[in-house]
Amino acid sequence: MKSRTVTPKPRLKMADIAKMAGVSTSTVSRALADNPLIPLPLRERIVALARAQGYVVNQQARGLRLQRTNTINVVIPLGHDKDQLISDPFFLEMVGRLADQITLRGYEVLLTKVMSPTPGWLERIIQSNRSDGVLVIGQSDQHQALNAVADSYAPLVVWGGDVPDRHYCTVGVDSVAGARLAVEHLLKLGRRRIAFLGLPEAPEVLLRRQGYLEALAAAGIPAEPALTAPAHFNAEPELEGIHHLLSSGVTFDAVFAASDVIALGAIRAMTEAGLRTPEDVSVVGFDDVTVAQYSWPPLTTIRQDLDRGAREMVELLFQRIEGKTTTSVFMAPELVVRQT
Amino acid sequence: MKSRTVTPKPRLKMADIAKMAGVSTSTVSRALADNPLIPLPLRERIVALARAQGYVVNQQARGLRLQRTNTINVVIPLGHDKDQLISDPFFLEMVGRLADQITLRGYEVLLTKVMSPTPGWLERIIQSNRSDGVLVIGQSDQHQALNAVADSYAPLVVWGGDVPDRHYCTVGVDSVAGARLAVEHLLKLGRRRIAFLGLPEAPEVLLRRQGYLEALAAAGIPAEPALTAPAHFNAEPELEGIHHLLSSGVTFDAVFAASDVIALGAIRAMTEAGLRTPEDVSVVGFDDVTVAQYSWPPLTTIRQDLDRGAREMVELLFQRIEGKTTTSVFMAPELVVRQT
DNA sequence: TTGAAAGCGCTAACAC
DNA sequence: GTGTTAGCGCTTTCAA
Repeated sequence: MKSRTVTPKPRLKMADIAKMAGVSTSTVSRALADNPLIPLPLRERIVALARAQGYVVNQQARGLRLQRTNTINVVIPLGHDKDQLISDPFFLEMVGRLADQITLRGYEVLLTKVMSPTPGWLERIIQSNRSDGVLVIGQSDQHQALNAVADSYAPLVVWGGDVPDRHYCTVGVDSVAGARLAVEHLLKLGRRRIAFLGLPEAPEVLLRRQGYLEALAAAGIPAEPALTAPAHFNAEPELEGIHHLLSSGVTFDAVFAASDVIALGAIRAMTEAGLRTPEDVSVVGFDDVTVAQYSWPPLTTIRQDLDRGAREMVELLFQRIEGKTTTSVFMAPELVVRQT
Repeated sequence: MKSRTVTPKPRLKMADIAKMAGVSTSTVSRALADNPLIPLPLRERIVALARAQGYVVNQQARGLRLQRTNTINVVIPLGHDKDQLISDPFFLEMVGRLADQITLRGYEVLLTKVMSPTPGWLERIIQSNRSDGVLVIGQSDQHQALNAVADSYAPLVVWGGDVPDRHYCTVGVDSVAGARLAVEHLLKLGRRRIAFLGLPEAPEVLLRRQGYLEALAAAGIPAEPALTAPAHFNAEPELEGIHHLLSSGVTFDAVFAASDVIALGAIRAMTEAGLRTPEDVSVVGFDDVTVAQYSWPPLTTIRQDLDRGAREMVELLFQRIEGKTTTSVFMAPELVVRQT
């Protein structure tokens, strides 16, 4: 369909409404802000007029004057995994929940994807004055960058792991404990040669690997370096990890993957290679993304409570915006046993 | 961890940089904009100084002056389905792809969820001056609202169906054709009693039902009202559609669902009721969401090319921002035969 | 080549 | 109660 010609409406400004109402802009401004200084009848008349005319306060001007934006910036740094799209299910589910929570509080959501973090990327986001607070989803490999701003910028909350020497407020799941849960489950199943799949550039992955090693040590099983293979967070072309493992000739009877997406990719690759899950190889993922429960076989995984996580992040952020001191939150992970 | 006390950095303004450089703000402004009026050495000196000081132009002030925001507003109206979260996979995947495309063009993404559209919701979004253009994902039941602004506001593109009397520029998939594809596939499978699942308040669903009826008519099969059951877009508690069908005693040997999420929910409900897919009941969904290929059995569905859809939407939007006239795009749907 | 000054649209301190 | 006015931080016209 050819779109018809558009005749733009002139943008009304407060002065226009003031003129129509026969008052000054201050009065309109106060009336629209429900300021009791303006007598109720007049206030109502002005509000009605503004409504009728379709007038809405210019947020840009208002923001400049008030030095606030009514906006929260949700940032996804993709440093560790250059071509990972926002399309990754974990990030997307997190974004959705954060957006729900932020909207609930009457704030707007600014969504920023940082493709290849260049030095100062976070400072630039903060200094650009586009938001009243920043929520970062995942530390990626940007721990230093986060620390760098944490001491001078309060309204910042990060989703991630409890890495040492962390100056910023964090919400996350205890990755080490989660990984131990996963590996202990595999050990209980009688598995002994357990592979770890994950690219250890993101701190979360490192922590999960640490939990993996701890669980093995606790069971008296020596860790075998050949059983750890790198895997990017996204599944499709980056199945090098599992392929590498498969072609290396190393034998293994279980896989603990640093994320569900990696786990799902691994299952697919193994199936193609003639290995059955869970008969030949047991698999445990991490995240409990929506796909995990619909996949076949339904994926056994470590659940991160994203609903609660999003609520906590937003709650902490608003506390910090108000100048309060906050305490980081690490939630207990939960093993969800399904069929892999 | 207790977060340490934060000592906020004073926010630098352009005047500060100007003072340090010993020039006026005009010069700094021009230098940072790479204006050739400023001799290169001076320009470089100022840019370097700004970098070193971590100065970034205040976008709020810049926007007010320039009357632009460098931001695209991605809007999700949830009129037809009050409690549908942004968490719905289809919306989320669309948001991710749109964000990717918008970011690629150097614009910011403002994400707005409209919970219960009140009259004038879209006008308010537009008039608030927070973005240079609006992308609406799905018509929901807001066709009239979209039409209402389309004649006076150009930079608007909607993802949705080709409904009659549509004034706004749209990108979408030919829902009628897609539905026909789905039903023809089921007919080819020998199915004759095909149920339709979907809440016909959104135009897309209506179109899909229309295609369903057309395909049945073409095959000389009378449509049976009892075989159409309402279903919300989200799966979990809203399985009334399939449950209603199951408890009504109507017999059916196939289901065409208006979305993958509905299809997945239906399969689950039927499995619980002792009906096997695809042995007893064949199922075809719509969307080809990521879960569809991981689910078990892998879902046969009508594919919407979201990657291309997102690219088209953003491309058309930027053309409209530049004042060009655009033509709506409806892509050919594709039947993806998997195992249901 | 550079700077002074106006103004984007709004809010609020201050004056009446 | 209401209006006048200053100013948020920036860009750009105009003048030098």
